[in-house]
Amino acid sequence: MARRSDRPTLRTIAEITGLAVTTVSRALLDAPQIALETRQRVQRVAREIGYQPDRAARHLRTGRTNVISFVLDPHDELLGFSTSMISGLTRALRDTQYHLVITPHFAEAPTLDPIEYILRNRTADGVVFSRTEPDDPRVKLLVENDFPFVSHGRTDLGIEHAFVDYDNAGFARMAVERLVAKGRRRLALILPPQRFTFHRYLRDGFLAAAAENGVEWELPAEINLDSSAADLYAWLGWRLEQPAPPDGVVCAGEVSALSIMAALSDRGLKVGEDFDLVVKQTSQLYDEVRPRVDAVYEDIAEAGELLGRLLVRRIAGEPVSALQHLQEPIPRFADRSHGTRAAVGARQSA
Amino acid sequence: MARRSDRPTLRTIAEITGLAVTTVSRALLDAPQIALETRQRVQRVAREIGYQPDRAARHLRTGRTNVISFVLDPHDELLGFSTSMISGLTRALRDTQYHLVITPHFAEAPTLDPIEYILRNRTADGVVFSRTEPDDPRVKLLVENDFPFVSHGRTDLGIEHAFVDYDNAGFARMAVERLVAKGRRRLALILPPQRFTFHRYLRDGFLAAAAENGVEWELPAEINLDSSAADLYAWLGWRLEQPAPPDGVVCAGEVSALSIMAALSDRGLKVGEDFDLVVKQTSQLYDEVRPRVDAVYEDIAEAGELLGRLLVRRIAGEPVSALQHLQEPIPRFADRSHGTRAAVGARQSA
DNA sequence: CTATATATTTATAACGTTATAAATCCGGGG
DNA sequence: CCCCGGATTTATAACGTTATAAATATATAG
Repeated sequence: MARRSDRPTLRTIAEITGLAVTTVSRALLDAPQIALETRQRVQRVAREIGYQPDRAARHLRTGRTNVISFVLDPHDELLGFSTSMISGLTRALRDTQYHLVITPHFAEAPTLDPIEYILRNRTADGVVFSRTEPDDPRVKLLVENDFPFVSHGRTDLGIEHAFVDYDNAGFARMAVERLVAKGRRRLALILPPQRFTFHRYLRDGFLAAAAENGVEWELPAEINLDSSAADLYAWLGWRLEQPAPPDGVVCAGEVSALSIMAALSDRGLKVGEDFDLVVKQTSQLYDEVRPRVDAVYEDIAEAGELLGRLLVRRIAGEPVSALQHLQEPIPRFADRSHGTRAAVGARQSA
Repeated sequence: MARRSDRPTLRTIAEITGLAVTTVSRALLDAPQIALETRQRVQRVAREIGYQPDRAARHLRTGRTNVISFVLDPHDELLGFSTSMISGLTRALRDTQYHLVITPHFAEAPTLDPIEYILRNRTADGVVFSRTEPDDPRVKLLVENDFPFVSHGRTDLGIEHAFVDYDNAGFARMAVERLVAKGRRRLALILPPQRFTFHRYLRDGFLAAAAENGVEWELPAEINLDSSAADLYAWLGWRLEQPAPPDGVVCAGEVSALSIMAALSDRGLKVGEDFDLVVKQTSQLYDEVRPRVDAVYEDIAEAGELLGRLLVRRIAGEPVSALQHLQEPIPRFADRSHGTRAAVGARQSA
């Protein structure tokens, strides 16, 4: 069926209407130089025969791909981080001319490769990526090439660029205050690897809140959010046998927090009685985890949607200063009832 | 930088070598009519100046997109199902000419829309999709259009087509035998919605094994794997108050199983003592869940990789009868030690 | 009714690639 | 020295689109 030959093109419409191909093209683009009556007639015919412009031909002619690329980091794999992101991006792009293409990479750390590939082959009109670093080389390269992008996370480069970020300092502060309110007196913070920007925001928020509240704290150097489950498990076991062990943990990763809970459970310690935990929640998972755990929500799908919307506006030429958004932490503390999925604000930046 | 004008094209190479554009094109395609010496020279120059063929121009000329599309179902969101799939697909395609493009949809049930879109706009050379139904209209449409695809899941259509599926009947049998070995005598199976093909395989495997082992069983009609956490939680609570409640559950969904565990925990019932559960595990999550739960592993990333490889071979013209693969269930029972991530067979079909 | 401005339509060319058919080169037989 | 055939290279056209410039139709002023 539907062989190449019977797909309608501009030429098909031109033959039907008796107009020139050029006229048809401009009529479909709603060019004001074409008579209104002609435009309407052409558009009607196009609709009737199911005409769809050929993306490849358009790209070849205009240099625009109408594609937005999301650089997928394999570390985002577990728990649907990137799926939520993709779902948000898709929502943002569904009523635009843009397609979403996933460009994955496989390196341990973020790498320039996928960005270089996109720049060299011009496979997209704009890029979104995550796991941003303070001195991120991807940001530098893209800015140098004047290529539109929005990063998930901020940088320290002194270059202004479009971003969507989560208020990790606010999250850390909120978490500390919650633990203090529960009577915890020595708090540990499990950080992401140091190279990521959100390491610093988490740490600063945590340290400031700990100081304000006059509690002891520690920043374990042996482990981080990318550590293996076994390492996290072993660390807490070891730490609980040392002098002055923590009685509360702030953990910005769902899966890491499960390892913490497993270690507590295997030693007979009870969350909510002997120990407390505040986790950064990015899925609905923790609604079902027992014992219940205090959580603060980060809406990844919303982040994806914002990233998509801001990128479209960036491509359209808006200045980057108008394209920066910080997401608010949303507390979901465990004293709320089962199944409460509080209205997760659909805050707007537009 | 790198403006349109300074991207090398065939013309650039033609100017450098003094050959005609046509000759350069054929030399890069290694056509035997071009002198070996010429081919090598052209290929060397191409490498030196970093020539990359323009995908849009190729597509326009040849009709081939060099794109494979994965139809993303929003129901696969949680727990990285689709991310694992994407990661496997990417691995399969990374050394081929194909790009991976995600085509998402938002309907409740699988829908024809994304497939129709791909067929109409010829945005891909082949398609992969999941959540296959016994009478799947997508399979029909694609076969009618003679368009290459591989489904994740089988059909009952009597049309032979390429697929990758998981042996859900084997999973159910394995799960029942495990529960019986633990002394359970009344088993419940939580099924996916009836419209999916794997509903039947799970049910048949479960019923056969239950009959062979002479245990009682039930197939709750009120809930399924797509039910909300609250509904699953409420169902088990209700069921435990009725006469002859189940003492073992087989659950083919990780998140659903968490709701089951939450309901047990909230009533003081202990997994491993009063009750047992076998879950189908598709992530590393259950390694960290406490109490430990018996699991049988399904390797989604491997499924993605197989889907990609089979689709490439399908596009190349191999008959569908050679492009069918059934994945084996891999037991991961809870008596193994913490952190054991048993060698997950990298079985091959090729 | 002509000249001129304005509205509308059209021809031409080009984006980068490759299929087809035609042209050129070269060595050897007559 | 000419011609033939195989090896090698090249010109031409086309895929579907749109920017540019040119052409035509229509309206308005004089």
